[in-house]
Amino acid sequence: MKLATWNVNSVRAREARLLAWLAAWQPDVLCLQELKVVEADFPTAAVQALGYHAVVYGQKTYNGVAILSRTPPEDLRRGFGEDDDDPQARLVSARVNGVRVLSAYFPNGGEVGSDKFAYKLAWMEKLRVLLERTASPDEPLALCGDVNVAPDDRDVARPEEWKDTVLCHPAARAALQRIAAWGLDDTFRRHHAEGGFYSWWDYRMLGFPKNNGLRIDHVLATRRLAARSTAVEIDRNERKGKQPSDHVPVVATFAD
DNA sequence: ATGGTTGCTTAGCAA
Repeated sequence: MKLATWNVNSVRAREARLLAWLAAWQPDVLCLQELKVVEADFPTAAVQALGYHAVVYGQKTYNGVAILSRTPPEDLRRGFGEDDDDPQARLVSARVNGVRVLSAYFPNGGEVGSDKFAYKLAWMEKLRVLLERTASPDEPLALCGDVNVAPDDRDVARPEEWKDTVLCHPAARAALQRIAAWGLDDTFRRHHAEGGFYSWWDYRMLGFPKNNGLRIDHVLATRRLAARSTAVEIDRNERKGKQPSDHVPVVATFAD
């Protein structure tokens, strides 16, 4: 199974790239983030024409997440469930091919110390509790998405420049470690011990031309599922050319 | 080599 995640930064602006990428890579599952559209404006017919089902949890202007899959998704869940008080559409999940797949758009956090940063940390704790309450680390589960955290300095091209930002702050890293401690492995790290691989480059300040990137998009998998991963790639080429997203797809392949 | 934000909404925010 080929399982991918991609923050497209507006599915409306990225529709042509999305369709071309699907046709080229043909993943079994693609988790999307930052749709910036309500479900009615998602290009459902276009992805269906390429053979994909779509589970969409949309929102106007900001946020919005989806899961595309070749086989029918089951047990769809939008947001955090019954007592969800999160006004932002950042989490959707479905069972695909027997795997519980979550597409998550973690809050960015704005500035360290801001209300947005507090929301980010609280959101991450809420996700950890959701996993604890609704899933088991012994089942096949993949938490995919824009996590907005670079796990360690290998994931940052210029650690000194980024160390005090919301993407690298010790509190954000610790919150991600607590989620992982529930029972998730960073599948990319299983296959690449070295640094220098990034999934996001700021549009500003020549981020991509200078390769001033961070690895903040991840496929985290429960351990038995992670052990089945045979390769994890970051499609850096997707950042090139006209009108790229600021993020590129991460593609994990699992043995059957 | 790449490009000096981008997208949504329409002045300012979010990333």
